[in-house]
Amino acid sequence: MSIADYPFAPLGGAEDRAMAIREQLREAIIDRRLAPGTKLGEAEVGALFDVSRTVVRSALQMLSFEGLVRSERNRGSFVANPSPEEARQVFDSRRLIEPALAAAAIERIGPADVARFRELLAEEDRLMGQRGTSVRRAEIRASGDFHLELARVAGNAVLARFMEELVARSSLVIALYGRTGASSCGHADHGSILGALEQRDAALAASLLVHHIDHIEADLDLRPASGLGLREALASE
Amino acid sequence: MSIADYPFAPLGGAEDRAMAIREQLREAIIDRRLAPGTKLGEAEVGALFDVSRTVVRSALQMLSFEGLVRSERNRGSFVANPSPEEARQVFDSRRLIEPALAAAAIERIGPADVARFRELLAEEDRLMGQRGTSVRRAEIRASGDFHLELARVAGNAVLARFMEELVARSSLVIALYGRTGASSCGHADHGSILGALEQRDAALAASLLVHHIDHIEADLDLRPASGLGLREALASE
DNA sequence: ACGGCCAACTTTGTATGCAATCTGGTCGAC
DNA sequence: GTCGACCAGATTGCATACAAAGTTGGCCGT
Repeated sequence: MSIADYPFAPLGGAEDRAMAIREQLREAIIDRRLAPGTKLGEAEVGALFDVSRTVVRSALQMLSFEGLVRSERNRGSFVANPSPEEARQVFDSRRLIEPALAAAAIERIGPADVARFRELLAEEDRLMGQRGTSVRRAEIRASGDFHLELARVAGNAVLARFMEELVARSSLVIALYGRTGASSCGHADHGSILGALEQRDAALAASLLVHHIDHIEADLDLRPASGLGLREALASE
Repeated sequence: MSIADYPFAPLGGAEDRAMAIREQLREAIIDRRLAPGTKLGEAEVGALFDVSRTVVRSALQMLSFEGLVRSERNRGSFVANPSPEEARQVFDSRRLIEPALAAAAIERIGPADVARFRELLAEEDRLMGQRGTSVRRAEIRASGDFHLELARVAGNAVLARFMEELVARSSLVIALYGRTGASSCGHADHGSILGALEQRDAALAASLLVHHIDHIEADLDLRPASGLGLREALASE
């Protein structure tokens, strides 16, 4: 897969171009349009978006900080290729943070928030009814959005930013190690989690969230990957 | 206070200059040599380190991602000026993450780790015996190092990176809102926390950590700051 | 005298050029 | 025939030049 396959919008108003490119690349990565290991050459990306390498470097640096891109000095940037160990750490972190977010969200959730959650669920439902790879991508993103909304409602901007990173990296991990396309298996979970939030049952919400994350992780094949160096080498081009 | 006051080392080997500058600025900020609100002009910083603005921009962008620097488009970068609300969120996040780190660390801690912890404690002791502002700075950093070591021992690189950010931002918050110089008040806490880790008592370690963080936060004056805009204006130059 | 406007200066945003480093291939020696 | 060194191409790292936005101070009009 080449980044040239990505049909990007013309960057309309483009307030901050580096940020816009970061967003585009980010979505491409978590939507799995850009495979892990894909090289992101500064010149190539710059040509695609019609900006100089300066701007591209800025965007790539941001993505590198988020863990979505791995940069090697004098070699270039590549879509990250998280190891099974990294994957475990990401999910461990989520199991730690998300129940706390739920507890905080329960203190603050209002009707408007519930409505937004329901919109997200409806979108997930709509996508689940369809078939096709692009639909599947949108579905994965919508699933992540549910967790991001949870972080937003919880009202802790610091944790929300962490969650943004964790959700993005989760998508990458699922792309790499997902056994089935069953990332959607957790959809029903989202509904029950929202229910727990509405009932202000923090313990239940926390329990459901942990199980939800367990489910997602259980669908992964995190075995050390036989020829690790080899596999990585093969995957990187 | 001007950044020109900072006596930086000549950047010896300088593998990655942007990273080196980031590190220098970072230490200057958490050591409170750079006051919150201080403007970090690209040209000025570049002249100090004898590099082009390109490199400085890269360093500032990293710091901006860490929350230590606030960048405004077409206006410049400033040492961050966290609001009381942000401060609370930082400490809330630490209260969430650190007990979990302690639990994980207990599973992995070994003699070498204990030795390292003891070194850090000894360093804190040594610094606490002295007087002077530069000593106080070193002491604050040493105190942070204890928590970073905890994150390292816990073995979760994702959470360790989060903690690095949280500790750094905590230093900034203490600089802004600290009532006494009593950030050291928690020193004894570190000793007992290490004791709990050695005894493999996760519940005790978690409890001690939470109280420790409570202590630090309790020493802050997080009232909304009377003339907010004015204060900010005064602090920014 | 006060308020708004304009112009010069300052600072940041972006593009481009050059040097350094790495990659891959080819040629030569053993 | 294989291994090693060297060379050409490509790519990144950094510096500089130019463009755009913002800020400051003074000037003019009311």
